[in-house]
Amino acid sequence: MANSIRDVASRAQVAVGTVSNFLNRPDRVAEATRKKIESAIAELNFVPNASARHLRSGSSRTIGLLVPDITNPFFTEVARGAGDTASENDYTLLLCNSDEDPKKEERHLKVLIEQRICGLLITPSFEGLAGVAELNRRNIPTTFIDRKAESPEQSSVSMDDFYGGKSAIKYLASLGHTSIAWVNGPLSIAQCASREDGVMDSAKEQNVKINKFQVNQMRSQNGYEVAKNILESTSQVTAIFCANDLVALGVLRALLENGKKIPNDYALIGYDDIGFSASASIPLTSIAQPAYKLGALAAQMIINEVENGKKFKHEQIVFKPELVIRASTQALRN
Amino acid sequence: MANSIRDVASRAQVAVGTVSNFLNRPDRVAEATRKKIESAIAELNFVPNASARHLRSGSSRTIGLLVPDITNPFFTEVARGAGDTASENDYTLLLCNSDEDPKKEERHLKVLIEQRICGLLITPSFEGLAGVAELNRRNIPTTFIDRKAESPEQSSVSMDDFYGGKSAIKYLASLGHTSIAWVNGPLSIAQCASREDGVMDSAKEQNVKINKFQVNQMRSQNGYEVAKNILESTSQVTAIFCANDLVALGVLRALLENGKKIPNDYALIGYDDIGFSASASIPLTSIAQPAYKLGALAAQMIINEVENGKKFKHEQIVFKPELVIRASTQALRN
DNA sequence: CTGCTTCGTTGAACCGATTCAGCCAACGGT
DNA sequence: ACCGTTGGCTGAATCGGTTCAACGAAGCAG
Repeated sequence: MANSIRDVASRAQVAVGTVSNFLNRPDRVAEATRKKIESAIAELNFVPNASARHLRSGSSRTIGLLVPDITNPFFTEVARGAGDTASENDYTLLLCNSDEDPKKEERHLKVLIEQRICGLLITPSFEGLAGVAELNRRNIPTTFIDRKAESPEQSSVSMDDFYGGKSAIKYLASLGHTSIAWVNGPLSIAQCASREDGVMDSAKEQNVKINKFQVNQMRSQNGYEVAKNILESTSQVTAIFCANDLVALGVLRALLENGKKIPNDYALIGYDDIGFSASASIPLTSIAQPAYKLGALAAQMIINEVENGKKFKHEQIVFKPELVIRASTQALRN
Repeated sequence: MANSIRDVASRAQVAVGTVSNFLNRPDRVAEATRKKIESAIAELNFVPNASARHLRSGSSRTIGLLVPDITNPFFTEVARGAGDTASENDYTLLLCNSDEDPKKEERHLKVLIEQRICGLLITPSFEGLAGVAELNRRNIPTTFIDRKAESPEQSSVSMDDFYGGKSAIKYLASLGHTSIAWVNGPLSIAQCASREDGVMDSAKEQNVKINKFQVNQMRSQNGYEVAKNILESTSQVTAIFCANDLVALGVLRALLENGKKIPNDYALIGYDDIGFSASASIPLTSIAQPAYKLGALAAQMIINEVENGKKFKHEQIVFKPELVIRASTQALRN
């Protein structure tokens, strides 16, 4: 049932080396021989064994992708992008989800090392990951996604979060809003910190007042809960900017339940522009991040690095996010 | 850098076979020897090579999961369930997304065969998949997810779609609705067909009138578009049942844009109970499917089959979906 | 003291590919 | 006729684990 290259060779009356050449460098095989091998493969239903190939050749053509939350549509899109690019280049993508749990993350990293992945794509969810250091020690190329690499020795594909935070506030200010609630996630997440810097920077420029709120996890339920605080807060904000769409959707639900009108009573902006935001009952204005492109590009970069070895030069690519205006925001009316 | 079992053996002053035993059957190794090997492994930073292991042992401890749409939160949950169970049992999950594209599906199947996966979990999106037949020919255990296996020779973990369709209509009838719009996907999808059977069966029982509508893809945008037809239709329906939550969310958006009140003007029910439904601006009543559990159980079943070989008996497990009542439905008032 | 287990260990063979030095024709140039 | 090149092919060695027959030592019964 499981045929080997030797079965093919004997059936086609050629040497095993020739079959291997046919598989990997068909141009070195004469036309007649090629045909014999082709039909032998077809008759035997032969499919090469990836393990054997990897073992001998040393390179696994497998790249790992480790995301913190597969449930978040943003990462789903990243995975699609990386997966498609990997497929197109005949690489296999091994997708791992850590559920924001450091233990699971470490475990996945260990499995990835066992699999001898030739490259890793990762969106680290915490600082100082022991596992990533381990990868480094083993010289496994690593590219950060949605997080800028600190050292010029590492590649990354990330977003300009400072700019994103800034442009949301700038836009709200242009609509006449002067008192804005800013709902952020943990500052330990690099993206959140940068967005906050952008928010505060723009607030100063535009002479706008910011009211900070905080959620522990960036999920819908947390947004729903924090909305109460916003409603009860003494300062009368007229706009709300959330650090991610899931949180914004939670806030939206809470506001509507309290009889508020969006965008009349509150302008609302999210971040990420996940698919559900466009089709939310009040389509959400958001800061769009090209998640698919992020994944696709990161995969392409790691493949380049794997194939070009030392002469590859590391890059830190930073995209500018884009404001997408929908129904959840409008000019302030007095 | 890449240390082998032989390096460990020489460092620990034992034979390679002993190191292998330590790795796989530690109980057969004496305490003193165990310690020597342990420290040798730690000093050398040794991690076994999965390819070599698979090659020799013949079994890959890798199971493939092929889903039609990684973008759908339902499948994301299935993947989480399967992934967690695989991890717990020291298996590796190889997640592939076909994007409902038969070509991608075939390509992924080929890669999975190259990887010599020991088992496959799949939600087929079309009939008569050539690739799956190929898997069968190679005796690779296959378990269907969310789709009942036809033959008793195959395992499946699926949902009772007939019951699901039926219970939605029954519930709406109990609220007093007598004219209901039913928005279904393509009947070529087995799940859609069964749900429709349930709908029609219950309609007869409850003496309710069903107005059929159809979408080509079960995505939000399609629901949004079909809603216009519902609004323009001459028959005055008071409730709408959609074949999945994404479609229902699209319908919801369209209705609200047209000034309709939910649930006052229309009761609305979805299917799947994805996370976004609970936090939609009008939380959606839905037919809940335990996606995580589906994935976890399917993984467990395939692992059992792999480990117990011939004496394993195939099962077709069918869960009953559950009605989850939220704000999008209420009793009809005249 | 002998024979029989049991326990722990050994190391060569093997899994199925790739690699590479080496071989044989065929061909062209002189 | 001879030599150098080139294109195509060969097959043994190899990658890093697992497997398994065989072996020595220790323990125990008679």
